[in-house]
Amino acid sequence: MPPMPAPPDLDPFDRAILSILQKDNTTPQRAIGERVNLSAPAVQRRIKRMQERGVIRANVALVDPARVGHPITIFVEVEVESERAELIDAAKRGFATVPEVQQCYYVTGEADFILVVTVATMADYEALTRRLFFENNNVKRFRTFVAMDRVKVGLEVPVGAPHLP
Amino acid sequence: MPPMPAPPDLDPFDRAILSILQKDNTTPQRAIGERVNLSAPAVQRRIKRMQERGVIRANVALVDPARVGHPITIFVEVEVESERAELIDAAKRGFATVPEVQQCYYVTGEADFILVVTVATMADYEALTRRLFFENNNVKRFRTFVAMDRVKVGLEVPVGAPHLP
DNA sequence: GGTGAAAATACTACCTG
DNA sequence: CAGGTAGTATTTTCACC
Repeated sequence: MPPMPAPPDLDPFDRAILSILQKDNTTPQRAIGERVNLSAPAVQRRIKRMQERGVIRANVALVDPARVGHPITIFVEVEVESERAELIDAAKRGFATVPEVQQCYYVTGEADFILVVTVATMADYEALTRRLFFENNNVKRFRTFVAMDRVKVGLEVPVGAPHLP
Repeated sequence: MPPMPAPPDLDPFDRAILSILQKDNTTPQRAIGERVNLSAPAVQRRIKRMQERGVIRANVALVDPARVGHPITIFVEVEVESERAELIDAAKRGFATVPEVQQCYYVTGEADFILVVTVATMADYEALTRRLFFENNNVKRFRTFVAMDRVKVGLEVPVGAPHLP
């Protein structure tokens, strides 16, 4: 089980900064400071703290898959034969190392894994399913959902207000 | 149908730059230049061009949902009653405006939509399903998959080599 | 957390192949 | 037309209050 650190308490300043950075992390600290009523160095210190605490996981450029030769996005629901720990772990490692697999989640429910895959052509996807599923004895069944429209691709996490369960 | 611009041809330099920026877009242009054997301004020009062409969609900070009070990630498969265009569009708008809905895709296959949702508690999810699905007459059925492990959350698109179908 | 100065970085011409 | 060079403008970062 991964360590689950107590959620660092973020005050309204932190949340405001996060919501800006999630949209555009090239926003100058001075500009952020003006919007949240803080000096640039104060903003800087808060950002550094959130990075150290793991609130901010990474700073990245988001690339449009369609414009780099991967126009097709596919969701795949995978069901396995056995849920034995070693087999599950092996499957996790297997999926995680495939570049075409953008996201992979281990889930409860009627499936065991959900993958998000991007490929250039359906032929590539077909080849991928061979490698990933047909050659894997532990895969019982998989279902394919081809994305026709990316209605919302935002990765922003709502930071509006803390939730007290 | 959204305009589908011809994929801008990216040379190996562009691809190398992209693969760096997808991991860390705070990397100084000088450092990028050293790694790809280009001067900093050359790198800068290429980045700007890729931004203008939409290859780079955005520059963002990735926030760990668990650390901002949304420890639960859920995939939802939604099936609708009618696929009439207005109803589908209404559903798209409805889903897209909900902050808890991180991602929403309109897909082919045994479901019509796939949503990725983050919430603080299962009670919040339950409340969300009420608002989103039970109050919507056009939703026939939905299936819930709760993420137990985020095996891979990377959003990097493979830019290794162009694919010629 | 604010203020100021210093360092690093990004940006803009301008020139070259 | 794309890249390199050099100078300028911003931005980040650090010491101090």
